[in-house]
Amino acid sequence: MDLSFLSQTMLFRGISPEEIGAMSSCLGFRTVRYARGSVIYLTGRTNVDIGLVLSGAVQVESNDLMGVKSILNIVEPGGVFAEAYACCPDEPLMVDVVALKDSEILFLNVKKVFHTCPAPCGRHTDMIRNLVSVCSRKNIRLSQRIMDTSSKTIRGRLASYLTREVRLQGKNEVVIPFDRQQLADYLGVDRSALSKELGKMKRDGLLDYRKNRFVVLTPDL
Amino acid sequence: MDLSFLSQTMLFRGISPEEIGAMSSCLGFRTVRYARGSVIYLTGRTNVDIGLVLSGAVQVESNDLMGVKSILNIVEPGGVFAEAYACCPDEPLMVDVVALKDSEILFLNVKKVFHTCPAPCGRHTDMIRNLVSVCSRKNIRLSQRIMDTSSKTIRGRLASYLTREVRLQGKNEVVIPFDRQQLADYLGVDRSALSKELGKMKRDGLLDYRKNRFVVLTPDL
DNA sequence: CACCGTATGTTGTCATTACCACGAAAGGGC
DNA sequence: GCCCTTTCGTGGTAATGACAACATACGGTG
Repeated sequence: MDLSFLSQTMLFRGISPEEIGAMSSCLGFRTVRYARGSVIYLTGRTNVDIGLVLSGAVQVESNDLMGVKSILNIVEPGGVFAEAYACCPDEPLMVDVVALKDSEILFLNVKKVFHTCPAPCGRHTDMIRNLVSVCSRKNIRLSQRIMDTSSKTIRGRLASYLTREVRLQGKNEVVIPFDRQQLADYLGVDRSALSKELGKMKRDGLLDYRKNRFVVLTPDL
Repeated sequence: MDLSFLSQTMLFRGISPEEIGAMSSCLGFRTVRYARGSVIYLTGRTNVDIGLVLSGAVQVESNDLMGVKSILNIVEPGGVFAEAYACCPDEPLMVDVVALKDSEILFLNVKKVFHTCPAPCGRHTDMIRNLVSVCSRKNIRLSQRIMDTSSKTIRGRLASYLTREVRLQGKNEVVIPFDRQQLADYLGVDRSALSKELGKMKRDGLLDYRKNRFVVLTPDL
């Protein structure tokens, strides 16, 4: 296990590789490999462990009864998933987690993280603090997505999303981490309808774009 | 200050009133009264404190550039708000918080919560643990709302929301905490369109309802 | 009871968008 | 270069829901 990689993740931030090594036994580290496409967690499961992506990538998705899929999150190496459910043992998992690529996952038992044991592994409190950070950040992301999809028009949703990106990146020109289909999924609209609306907005002189590089021409769309 | 009330809140769960009293100085308790309608936090603020509603009620809302408001959360006594932003000092507040009624708010500085000091006030770790619980639960709520609004039809959104409520409450008959307007806001649809669709679903024999009491007649709508 | 305000259901019109199908453009890999 | 796959834009059609305006029902108050 690459402890120096771990110590650079959000969850272990501020904890040295040596300290992580010392904690590994009392945290009950468990590493599992998953082939691309295989299911890591299935809706309905309870008592899940926190998952930390060591390599590969996983996707958190909600699969409707009618088979309609909506992607809630894609987690890359260093990121964690299912931490909220792991912390709320009474809430059954409402999402599926699948491996997007061949992946290696480190599982951590929350109870063991919470149970601060005396002496040598004295960094539990730091981990819990880090857990708060991770949860909070995810919280803000989720709120942002809700705001970005609260408008009833595609244009409004784009405006909400793009203006924030402009403010965040501090330039009129922003590079977004989505292709069209992913952007459409994120905003909860149809891809072709999105393309159409983008074309209109370009014609209206509101913005310009090429691929995933956007230039916002009016401050507030 | 009513310490026994505090000790029943999620944030102070497991901490006795006496212990809370002992911590109050090192946590930097700060109580502020707000008149109904007054603004507690405004978009853009940074370095906010966690807010805990002692009495009254507050509303967390996102105010669009075009003046479109969307309600993200209503917090009742015992509940907390802005905890995610408080834990992510670098993220500027993207929402407004206003008092729905005359309210009394207890503010807690996150840095002081995080800074575990030695000896007498030894319950910091418990508070941080509680903070994780609170964040996690809010996290799950937000995810659920995203899933409930991911369908493109009103019927699909209702199905998503109601089937979960049925599963949670364990009966076909569920009482929801919303009136029609609030349900429409939650699902991100127009109220009259919602009424229309509910009528259709009743005619289709999928469900029955009176006011905020719903009976789901088919397992999966 | 008459009055008021609020909550809810109904109707009809129109804008928006989902959906389907297609073609153009843009990468890889050989 | 050529094929193959993926991504992206366009056009047309039908469905859906937003919006406005009104009707009805309910609860409280004088």
